[in-house]
Amino acid sequence: MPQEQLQPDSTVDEADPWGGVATLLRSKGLRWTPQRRVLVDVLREQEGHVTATELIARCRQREPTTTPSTVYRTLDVLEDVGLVRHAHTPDGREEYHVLPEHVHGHVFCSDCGTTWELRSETGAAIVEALAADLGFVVDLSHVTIAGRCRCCDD
Amino acid sequence: MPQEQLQPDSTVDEADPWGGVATLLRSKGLRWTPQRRVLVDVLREQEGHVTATELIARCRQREPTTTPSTVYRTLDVLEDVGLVRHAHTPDGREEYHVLPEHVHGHVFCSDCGTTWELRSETGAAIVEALAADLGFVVDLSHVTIAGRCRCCDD
DNA sequence: TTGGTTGCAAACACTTTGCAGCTGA
DNA sequence: TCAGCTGCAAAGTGTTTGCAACCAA
Repeated sequence: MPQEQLQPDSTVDEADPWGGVATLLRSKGLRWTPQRRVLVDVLREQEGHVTATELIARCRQREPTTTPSTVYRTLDVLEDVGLVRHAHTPDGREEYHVLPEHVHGHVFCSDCGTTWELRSETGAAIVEALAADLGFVVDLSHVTIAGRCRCCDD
Repeated sequence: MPQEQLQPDSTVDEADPWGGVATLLRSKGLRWTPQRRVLVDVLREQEGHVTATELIARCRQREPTTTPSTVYRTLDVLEDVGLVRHAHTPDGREEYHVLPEHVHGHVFCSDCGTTWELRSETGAAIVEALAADLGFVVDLSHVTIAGRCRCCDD
């Protein structure tokens, strides 16, 4: 992807998008609180996809007083400012993934439960197929496809 | 509706798969009850994809005494015998579709909420792309892709 | 008769919301 | 100070389960 420009204040630094969250939030009149720090710390070392429930659990590990509602609300905020995105797992849970700059889809093995990322060429193939079929503009970040992975299919 | 009949015992007639449900169930030691008939009647004129919640509503239209638990349980049974399959909508609901003989995926417009069926060539393209990428065997019946349809994308 | 089914109500898991009090800027 | 934020508790989804009564075969 083309490098997008560098930020005066309210943009995300691609190198370490989490580095400036505090500033980013503040620049929008939002607050930087201990609870948000916990969640961001968890997300920062996550770098993949997680369900909201998992995030709550991990936050609670670090900070047992963590409340679900706060996590959900903070995730909303982070999604608003573009730091995470949510999709849905095949079993209907909310799944968040970070660094939406490289938007990607997922595949989910219904046998072992592992989630894999779609390579971008594969994603592109899907996007194209759908554009051709129905003139449909795919939101790749919401794509999760179920099936059986190589290991489980033997 | 056409009179039911036919089939040796535990096979589905592809022409009218619903014709022999009663017999099919009985041949497996299961029962054919008024409640199941209601649901099957609803499904029979459905011929597409519906959420469990919608099915419950439609059953209740015909038969106000319909209970959610019965519908869910009957759907389970019908899935066991191969007459319906379930997938998940992008917003996490259970979605059932009938006639799994022609397995297909879905696309969902996150703007207008409409669900469309994937043409089989499109489905095939996706299956192939994933096989090539990750050696993944896609379960097309569980594929639901979100995006914006032609109408909403203008 | 008898085991599959039903309806009800209660339990579920996950998410959202209202509100009074707290707190970062 | 004072909006934004938090924690709690309660409500809300949609789905599942336990159980006694029921009824199709």
